[in-house]
Amino acid sequence: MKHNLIIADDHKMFLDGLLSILNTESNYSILYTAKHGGEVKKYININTEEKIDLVITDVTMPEVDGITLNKWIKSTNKNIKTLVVSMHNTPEIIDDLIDSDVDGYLQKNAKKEEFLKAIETILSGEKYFSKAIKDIYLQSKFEKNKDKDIKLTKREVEVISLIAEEFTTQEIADKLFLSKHTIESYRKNLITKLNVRNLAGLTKYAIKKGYVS
Amino acid sequence: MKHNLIIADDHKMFLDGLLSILNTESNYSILYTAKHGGEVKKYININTEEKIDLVITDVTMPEVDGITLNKWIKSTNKNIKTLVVSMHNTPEIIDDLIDSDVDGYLQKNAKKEEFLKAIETILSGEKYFSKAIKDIYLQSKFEKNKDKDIKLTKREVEVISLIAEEFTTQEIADKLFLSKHTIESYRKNLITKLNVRNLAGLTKYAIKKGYVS
DNA sequence: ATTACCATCCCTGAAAACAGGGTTTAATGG
DNA sequence: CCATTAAACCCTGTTTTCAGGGATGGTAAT
Repeated sequence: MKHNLIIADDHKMFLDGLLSILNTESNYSILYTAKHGGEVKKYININTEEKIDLVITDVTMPEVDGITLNKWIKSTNKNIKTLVVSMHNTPEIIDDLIDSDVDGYLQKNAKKEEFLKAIETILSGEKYFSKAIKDIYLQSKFEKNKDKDIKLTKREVEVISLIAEEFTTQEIADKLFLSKHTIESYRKNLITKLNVRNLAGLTKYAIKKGYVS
Repeated sequence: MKHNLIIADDHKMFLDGLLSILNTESNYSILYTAKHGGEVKKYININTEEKIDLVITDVTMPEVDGITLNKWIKSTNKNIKTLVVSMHNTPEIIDDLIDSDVDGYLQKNAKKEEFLKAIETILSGEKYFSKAIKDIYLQSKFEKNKDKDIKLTKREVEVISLIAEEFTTQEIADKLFLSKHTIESYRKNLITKLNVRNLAGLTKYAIKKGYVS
């Protein structure tokens, strides 16, 4: 029994590579290839003849990206499986996709064998995530858990950012129209909250969180 | 006049994508495709019949990588052009390749058109680097120039590392068997030398230089 | 309505950072 | 070899940070 696939990617080269892999397998037929998510939506809407089994899609595409496309598919046609393939894999993207019930996620530099394995696994009803993706995901979850109960208020973020940008207490007080005592309190609270010893620790935290470059 | 190409990449999919692009162009013939640099070297050594015009290669490959391959080609067969295609582009790799006289460098997510343009440009005798690659390269050069005459002594590195690791002056003095006044002098000198305002600036510098995590 | 949290402000005393000097020794370049 | 420079070291006095309290009003959730 042949499975019907749709592929969406704005890079001709990747598309061709994928097609050549899939064409060596006789049990897949490619119904449609699209350059962005909008084309896929249109195709799915128009198509009433064929049963669509799987949509393979890139993340970054013009007009309608892969994340949006996945959300749309999962909210309108729950029986269509989705496999997302991407070059840049941030924990945020992975998180977002898992939340919107994607069926699989692979890196674009995956080998032929892994592609076929992922597709088979997904079509059999299971999820498939490559090891690298799982690692990125778990790593970020783990990091978040480590300091998950540390939440800084808007003001605190403001102050720690300015501290890390090398402003003195007095300068920060002037900037924010507060007394220098207030800023000192914030610094003190931040040092306690973040479990660091001094300004160096605060600076490192601020950098890690991206509050400063 | 047809040009003879060799392509090296351990990812079947990328290889297929590239082949499909090049096959639509009638003026290129693919002499050989390899899974790593070693195969290319062997082929070039054995081949005496055909003139090889261009080797397109990935950077990360098993056994012999693209950087090594490029160096070998440029030192043994100067008339063969090289185009490097990679996913991960660090300034170091780009630097290294430019030093060993690579003819072009593209990111793997480049579009079909850019691939063809790069190949044409290189075969016509010019170099081709994609905008993104040029940006990465220039950016790193610029950053290096900004603080190229700032050289820290071994002792200074030692001290700034410990400062950034949140040790107090007294603790650092104890660790290094010095008076705390000495450490204060170092801090002072470092602040002047590195053109920063305080401990936060020192910490940022230390992180940028990788003296601490 | 009460709890909880946030933002703001203030004080004191000790510790650390900082500014602005200094000396001695080692190395480097005419 | 001598002059210059840089590294490594130390001191004093002032300013800032830090630890440890405490206080007030506002707002959001229960």
